Amino acid sequence: MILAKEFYQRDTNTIAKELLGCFLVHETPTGVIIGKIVETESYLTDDPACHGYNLRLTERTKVMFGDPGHAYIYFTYGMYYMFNITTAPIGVGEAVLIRALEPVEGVDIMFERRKIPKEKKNALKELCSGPAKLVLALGITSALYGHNMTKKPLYILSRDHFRQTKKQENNKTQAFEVITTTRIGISAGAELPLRFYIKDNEFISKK
DNA sequence: GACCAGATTGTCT
DNA sequence: GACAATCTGGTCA
Repeated sequence: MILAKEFYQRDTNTIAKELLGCFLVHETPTGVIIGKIVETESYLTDDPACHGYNLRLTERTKVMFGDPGHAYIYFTYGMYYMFNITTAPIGVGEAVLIRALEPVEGVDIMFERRKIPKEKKNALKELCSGPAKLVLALGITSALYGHNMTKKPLYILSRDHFRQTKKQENNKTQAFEVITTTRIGISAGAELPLRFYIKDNEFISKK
């Protein structure tokens, strides 16, 4: 089932942790693409690395201060987009950054979008092992800025969504340990333990 | 495997 | 005018 609005109306760190193992779905004209979330980061309102820090309300950050459960997509380094989901009540600028996915469905489309030859060693692991990569692989663009994450074409399915349809082997991947550590690629607030990922998962961006 | 520079543009000071 | 929640491809070992 699609995660409801209520899911996002809670503590940001709780949401970041519970998003691990859930499925990010993008229904595109060329096909449905699904990836399991294996790595996230929290960005809090009292955190200097957060764009919503110190009530910095601008054209770019305004969705962060709006309703929770919406897509906050923004551009950085001159060529990459990052995909976040807003959390916290109206007026509080917090979000969860999706850092890595494990490809589940629409893998062919991902390869095409990322322009990686399938024969390449570890090609599957490279598809979504980083925030900029997964945005490319899923075909997410700035057009989805502010999109409501409880609605099509972009939404998130609960952890148990595939439990009944897939085989027993999935049981192995359902139980997992969450590792908490420091974030990546930032200078301010770099020491805060706000990054979460699934232990021993091969698809995270970095060990 | 580890380290480093380059790409390239929106956003804020 | 400086910087950025990154990735890739290069070098050197």
